[in-house]
Amino acid sequence: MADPREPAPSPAASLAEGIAARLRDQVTGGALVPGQRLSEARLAAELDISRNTLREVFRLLTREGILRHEPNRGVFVAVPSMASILDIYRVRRLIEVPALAQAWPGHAAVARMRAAVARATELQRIPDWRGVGSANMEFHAAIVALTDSPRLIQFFTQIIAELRLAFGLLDSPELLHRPYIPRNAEILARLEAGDPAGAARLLEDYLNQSERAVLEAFARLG
Amino acid sequence: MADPREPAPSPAASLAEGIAARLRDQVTGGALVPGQRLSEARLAAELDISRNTLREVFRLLTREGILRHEPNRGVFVAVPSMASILDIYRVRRLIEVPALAQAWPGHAAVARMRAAVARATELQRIPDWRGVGSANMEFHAAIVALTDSPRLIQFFTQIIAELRLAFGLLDSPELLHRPYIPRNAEILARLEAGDPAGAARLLEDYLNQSERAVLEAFARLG
DNA sequence: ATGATTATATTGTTGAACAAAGCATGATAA
DNA sequence: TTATCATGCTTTGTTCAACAATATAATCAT
Repeated sequence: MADPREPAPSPAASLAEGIAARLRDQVTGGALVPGQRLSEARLAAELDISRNTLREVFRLLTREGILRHEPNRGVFVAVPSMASILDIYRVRRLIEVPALAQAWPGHAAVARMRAAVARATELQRIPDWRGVGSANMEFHAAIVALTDSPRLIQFFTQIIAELRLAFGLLDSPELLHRPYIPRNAEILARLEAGDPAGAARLLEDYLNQSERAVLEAFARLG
Repeated sequence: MADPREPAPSPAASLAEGIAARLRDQVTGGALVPGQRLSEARLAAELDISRNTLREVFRLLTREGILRHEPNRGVFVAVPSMASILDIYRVRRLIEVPALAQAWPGHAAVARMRAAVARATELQRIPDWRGVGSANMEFHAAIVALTDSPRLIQFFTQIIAELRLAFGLLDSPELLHRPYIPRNAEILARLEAGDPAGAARLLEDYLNQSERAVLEAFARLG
């Protein structure tokens, strides 16, 4: 029997990847503050792994963009900047819009989109806004999955992780996530109605508005 | 004085990154055959580094897509497949064409494009077709640099590394690289003439034809 | 020859050790 | 007092040796 305290949602092929997943959640969940330094010795002891293994974890998360590595100084939780948010939304527009425009409404990923909308709607009632945010992200990851392009899918996964890091920094999660549930539902409906081009137009609006909201929330932080 | 046999072109912030650069060249240069297994112990001894450091190198190159890691089995030089080539060209179209279309002809990266064309033209006279290939890739990396998007630039760097791996697998490098020197020159001229849209159209043709040529060469291998 | 079982080699992970780089402290000189 | 430099401490970078876990190869029975 597995220890119920550690659900181990992913089989975690290697120990390093398992720890990486845990750390990733801690970062996107806000347990680790952006800019914070992660001491090798301390964290290794805390996680009960060796320094060498932790170093591998660091390499993984650094490549994902949620940690930053400064030679001979250590690793830090990445600090999202206005520039990075602009860049992220630019990449999102570039990838998501064509992905949706070329989509075949019968694609398997459409089911993922549907499930994501349903989950967001549920979590809204609790309410669990951070969860809603995750579900919304899953919706957009599914859009990229419509392309069947392994490289785009992997790249977008990183982008999403970075964006979640930025979200974690901001307050007012309700304002950031709630308005987009019906929008995602609309996009999905339009796609299922056999109008990918129309869905893509809606998506573009979505991204523009979301970007503006995020930047405003970011500006409020000073 | 540095050992002239090891030019160490990049300062190599860390030892691992330096070794990674060397290994990367060996792979894209064809010294290491796709599918070949890289033994940790043997390679570590050969490169005169520890197994742990070599492991870090492996992680770096695996993330770049030129090595493949199978748990508990080892790492192998990635084997380009027809599917991966299709995917790579799809990504190239998605990123490069809009990048060029939105370009400002006075951007600093235009100089890089110019330099790449010049270098390819020179190397053509030697002739050094592998070098011509590298220069052509540099041309397209410069196109992506027109976007000023750090994420796109980094992503595209990986894509290029993978494509070079595929090129290394194929024979007839002249056929694969020579026809594209004048095409790149044309694209550059059109951009400098203040017609980014026209340049983008040329680029799209370029990518379609290049993809076809690569796939044909790949099919000839069986 | 085929399938199961035992060796053997390789990877996964650890802990300790030392070198090298950065950081803090305090002494010295202007 | 302030600035500069020397010193020591802390942390990262890298190596080494060892053992556990897993896959590959070899052996043996049928």
